[in-house]
Amino acid sequence: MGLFLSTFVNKVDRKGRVSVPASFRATLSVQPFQGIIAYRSFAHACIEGCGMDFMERLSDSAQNLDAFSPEQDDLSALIFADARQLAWDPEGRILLPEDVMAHAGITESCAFVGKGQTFQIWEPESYRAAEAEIRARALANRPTLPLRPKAPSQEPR
Amino acid sequence: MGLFLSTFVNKVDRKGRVSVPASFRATLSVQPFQGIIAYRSFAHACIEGCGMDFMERLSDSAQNLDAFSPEQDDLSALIFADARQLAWDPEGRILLPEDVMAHAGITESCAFVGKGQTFQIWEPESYRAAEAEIRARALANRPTLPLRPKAPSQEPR
DNA sequence: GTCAATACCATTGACGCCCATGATTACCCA
DNA sequence: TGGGTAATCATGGGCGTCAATGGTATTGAC
Repeated sequence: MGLFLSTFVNKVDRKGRVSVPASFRATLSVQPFQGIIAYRSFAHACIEGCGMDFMERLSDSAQNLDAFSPEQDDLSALIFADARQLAWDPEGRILLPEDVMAHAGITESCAFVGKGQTFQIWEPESYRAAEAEIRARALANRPTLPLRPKAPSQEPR
Repeated sequence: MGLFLSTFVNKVDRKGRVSVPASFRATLSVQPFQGIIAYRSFAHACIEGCGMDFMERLSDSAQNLDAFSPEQDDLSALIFADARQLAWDPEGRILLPEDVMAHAGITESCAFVGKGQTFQIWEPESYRAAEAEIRARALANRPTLPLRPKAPSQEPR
């Protein structure tokens, strides 16, 4: 189906293992690497997650920046240098590294939050708070999104 | 047929299951995912419903925003993070999650309200009230909709 | 040898699938 | 045109399966 949707809260066991939601695994199942890519968010206290395909798209996009520009440098450090490939075990669980859990404040459970093309991993309470804030903002200032026209069924010539 | 039209009130059984109206299922039948996508409206006490194709359009549209922009963040949280994929069973029923029912105040029955490309799910009494309000507004201030010219029917040569 | 990572197994609880029933609608044929 | 019949749809309940979770064993690295 291709999108990461919904939010799932799963438990982290004593070893630091956590089940990746089955629907997320299904989304990633088309990919060669059987696991997720995770890096620490530089905007929130959470972990960014995605598939390898999205990493490659990021890499392609980053090429639009100058090869040796400071922006490109920073982006690489923030994302590519920090990204870990977390393969899941036969039961669909990944092992969350220590520093990653610490960055998000995760202890005994975590929330997988779908963001469409990507997803995030939060400490459940932190996410609840962040979401409430966003909803409050949305009520005050209703967000809009200009819908792109439906993709034509026949390809352009 | 391709559009969600009319309003249907169906019962919610003890397990939280409810039949998706047959005509809505027919509209969605062309899609790969056999079910609906539902997320809590951030403007009304109701549930927004659509097909996976509409979600993908939203995702495409959101990509026009910057990958790391705050707007993209908020919108994703409100929609993608809250969207649930509700597959229907062989009888055409979906299982309404607890918090979703709570958000709309749904208990023993719910109204499927066609909105064209999408639809909404309401607690029947709440919808009756909301509809009355909308009609009252329309009387006071007649809405307009500039019609787009009919799309040419000839296929591309 | 110790520790950590990973594979293997076992449990349970939610959810999906199956069958049955009733009611309404659409259809067919006299 | 009316009656009868078949099909579709909404609804209710029982049961099996799979995902999530916890624990144990095995393997490999330092």
